[in-house]
Amino acid sequence: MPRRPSPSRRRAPRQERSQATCDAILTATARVLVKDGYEAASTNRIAQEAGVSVGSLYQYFPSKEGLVTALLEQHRARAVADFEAGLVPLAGQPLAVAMRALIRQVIAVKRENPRLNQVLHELMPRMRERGLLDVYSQRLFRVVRAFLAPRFQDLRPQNLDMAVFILVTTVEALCHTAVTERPDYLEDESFVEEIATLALGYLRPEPAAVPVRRTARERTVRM
Amino acid sequence: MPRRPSPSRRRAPRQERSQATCDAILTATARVLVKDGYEAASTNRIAQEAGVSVGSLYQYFPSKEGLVTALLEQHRARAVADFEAGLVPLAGQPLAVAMRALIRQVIAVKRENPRLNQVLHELMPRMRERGLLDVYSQRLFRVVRAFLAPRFQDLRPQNLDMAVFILVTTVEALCHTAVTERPDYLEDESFVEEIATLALGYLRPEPAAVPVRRTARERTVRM
Amino acid sequence: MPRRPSPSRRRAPRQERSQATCDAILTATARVLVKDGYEAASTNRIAQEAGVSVGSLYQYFPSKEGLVTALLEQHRARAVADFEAGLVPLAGQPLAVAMRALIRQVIAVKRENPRLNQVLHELMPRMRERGLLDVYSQRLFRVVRAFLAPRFQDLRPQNLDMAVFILVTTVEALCHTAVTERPDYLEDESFVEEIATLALGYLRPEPAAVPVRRTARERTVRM
Amino acid sequence: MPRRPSPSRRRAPRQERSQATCDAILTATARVLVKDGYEAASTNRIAQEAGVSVGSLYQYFPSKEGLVTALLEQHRARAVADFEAGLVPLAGQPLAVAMRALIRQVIAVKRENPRLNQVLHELMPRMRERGLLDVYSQRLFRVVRAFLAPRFQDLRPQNLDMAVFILVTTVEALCHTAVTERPDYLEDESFVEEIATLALGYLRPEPAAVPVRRTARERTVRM
DNA sequence: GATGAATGAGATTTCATTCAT
DNA sequence: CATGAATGAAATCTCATTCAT
Repeated sequence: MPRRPSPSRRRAPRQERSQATCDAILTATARVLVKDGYEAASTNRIAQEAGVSVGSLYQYFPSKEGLVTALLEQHRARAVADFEAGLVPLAGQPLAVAMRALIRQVIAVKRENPRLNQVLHELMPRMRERGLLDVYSQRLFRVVRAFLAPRFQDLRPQNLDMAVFILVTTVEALCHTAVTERPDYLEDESFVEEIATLALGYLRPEPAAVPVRRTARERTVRM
Repeated sequence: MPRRPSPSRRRAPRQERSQATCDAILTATARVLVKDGYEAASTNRIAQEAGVSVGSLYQYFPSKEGLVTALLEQHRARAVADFEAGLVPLAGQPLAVAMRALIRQVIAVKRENPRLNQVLHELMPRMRERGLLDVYSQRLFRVVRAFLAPRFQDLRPQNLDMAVFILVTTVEALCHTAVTERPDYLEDESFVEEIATLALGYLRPEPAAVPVRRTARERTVRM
Repeated sequence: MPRRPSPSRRRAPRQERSQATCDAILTATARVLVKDGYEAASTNRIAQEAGVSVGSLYQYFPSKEGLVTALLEQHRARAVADFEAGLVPLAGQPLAVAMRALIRQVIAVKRENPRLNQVLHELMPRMRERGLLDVYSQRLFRVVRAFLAPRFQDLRPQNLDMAVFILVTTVEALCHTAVTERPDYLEDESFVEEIATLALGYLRPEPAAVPVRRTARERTVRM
Repeated sequence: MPRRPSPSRRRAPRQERSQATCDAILTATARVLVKDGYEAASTNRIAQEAGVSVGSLYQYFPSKEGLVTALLEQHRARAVADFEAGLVPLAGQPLAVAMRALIRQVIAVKRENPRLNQVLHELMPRMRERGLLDVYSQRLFRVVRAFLAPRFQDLRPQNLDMAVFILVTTVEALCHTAVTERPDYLEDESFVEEIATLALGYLRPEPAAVPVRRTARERTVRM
């Protein structure tokens, strides 16, 4: 089932050989991007790394930008799909359990190929300007929304959309920033715990924002 | 007091006129960056916009990257300084009050010149790779840490550094992402309230993830 | 009767199907040439337009240039043949009648597919450089020469070859240039009349260009 | 007095050095065009021939096409100016005298650098498509029109514009085609005479298309 | 110091042509 | 014969940077 043409694709590979070439180019792009970064990654270099000629590259991708967008799309698509898949078995779980599982999954994904994640993450705004690729962000948003919606009446926030925005943005940012700035946190189980606390505290019905003095006996911080 | 030379500066302007030229160039850089983006911003274009020759530009800045880094540093330096200044009158305030004030300030800064903030934000990783500019992140971190430290014994988190990392990252990400993706939230007072709830809920000693009775009949909200 | 191979042909199509393919390619070439111009017309594009693969194109034509030359030859061959055919019934006609008929025919041909005529016309010098295709110019020349020769003793010019050159060049240029620059003239019957006057005035025995008083009493025509 | 920017110019040279560079590039373009033709003439090759870098070329000309157009414009401007200058002393002359002088001048110009004339001539349609350069054709037209207008009442044609179109097109085509196909004619004084006869015969008041007796013996030349 | 003309390596992209399937 | 994926030389053009004036 060949993909249909898009701003990031030129010709859909029809034969096996083409598909292989196409894949090789995308893989090579990831490698070169990781090694050299976006600016320094030239299409000739990528083609060479893929073991094909530049001509072949331009047969399947309309431009350097298109090529990178295609990779980014592939990446995002997988990420979102994985996330969705990860959500399925959590449907019946308590929120606290599900939340921890999801955070662990996000961290796992980020750790898989941190450098590539990094580079692609930085590329996103550029691609977004071209008007591409928000599909995946939206889909992620919808998935989380669907997950939260049935439980929402029992939770504190009033505005479901805003709550989803806040949760998705927060968890994503924490995991992502940790990769770059505090890789040690990624190994630290308490990091997951803290993010979970943050998210669950935000959702739970008790008034959260009121600074309350502890009393002497009020020691129990159970989470 | 002329700045000392750095990887982002070539020579320190000694005379007033030089300082003016230097500023003109930085201002022009910001304008061009906003208008054309980083890639399309050429040094010739910037020099023209600043009303000086390329030669002059290279008298003060060693390279395009240095120029942009200088702008970024200036920007970050101001942002951190402003933040620090904003913190001073909040020293004695309850956390809930201070938190809301700080969130409002962060949003205010982001809204001032969203496009420039955006562009510079995207440039940060690139500059970070050159090993520059983490000074300001660190300083911001220390400032927040110093603000939180005295109250920390009364708060839930055990790891002060991690808590600071989480708070700074979260608030920054939410405000920043809102600029791009949900500018409507920036006008919405409840957005501030939600962020405050998120942050304060994270800090307060109460158990956060514990099922709470809602009614007498023990309607458990599973989280 | 298959054509023999030439610098513009690779192999002679033997079967009907081949002939059809060959024609389809030539037709497609004309279409693409008209639509995109010579530079922008790529062989892949032409093959696609013809509904065949590039490979097939190169089976019949040795190169892009060969392909275009073949089209040009076909075109010129037809034009000259048509012209020749048009001349036959004019054999016995008075020169003035024949001339007008011929001019009308030339205009008619040019108007048929002005854009294609235009493009091919511009391509001629390029092809001429490769030493091809003068055959048709020469043949046209001979045809006109043969038409004029029997009446030449009654006409003014002394040098038949030069007269033919002048007539052919003039009529061709006027009709061709009119297509591009003054298409309105093509609809204008007086345009035909003027060209006829030009040509016939050139041929007729009366001294035309002598700005000399003919007789003492003659009304001097200052030219 | 620097030229103002146009589709064929990028930056106006302000210093002497620039002007020299600019001229060198145009001269080199002519040389390379003559040697290699338009297609084969690469901008790198031209820059090299001019003894400057490609960068300099693109500082003054926005594209290969712009460069060639600039050369073409320069060439046409000179040709038209020369033609105009040549016309001045002919103002009071009888038409027949002026016509011969003008034809000789056109031929002289064409012979000067036949190959360059050839190449530029072939390039004209391409440039015309970009909407450039008809200024000179129009100016030539107006000049000839102005020359003919005062005498027009004594001449045969009714439509001055059409007459000018016909004369200009015819003379230009004959001279031009002769360069390529019959260079021997350019040396032949009778060729000038024939063109003059053609043109003057077209203009003179006598009915041209009427059968005229040649001798007393009544050998009617039917035209 | 200031100027801006000059540099030229190098990036992206095209397209005529080949040849394995 | 047909196909169309693959090739890769080469073309156009940009832009950070230098340096003579």
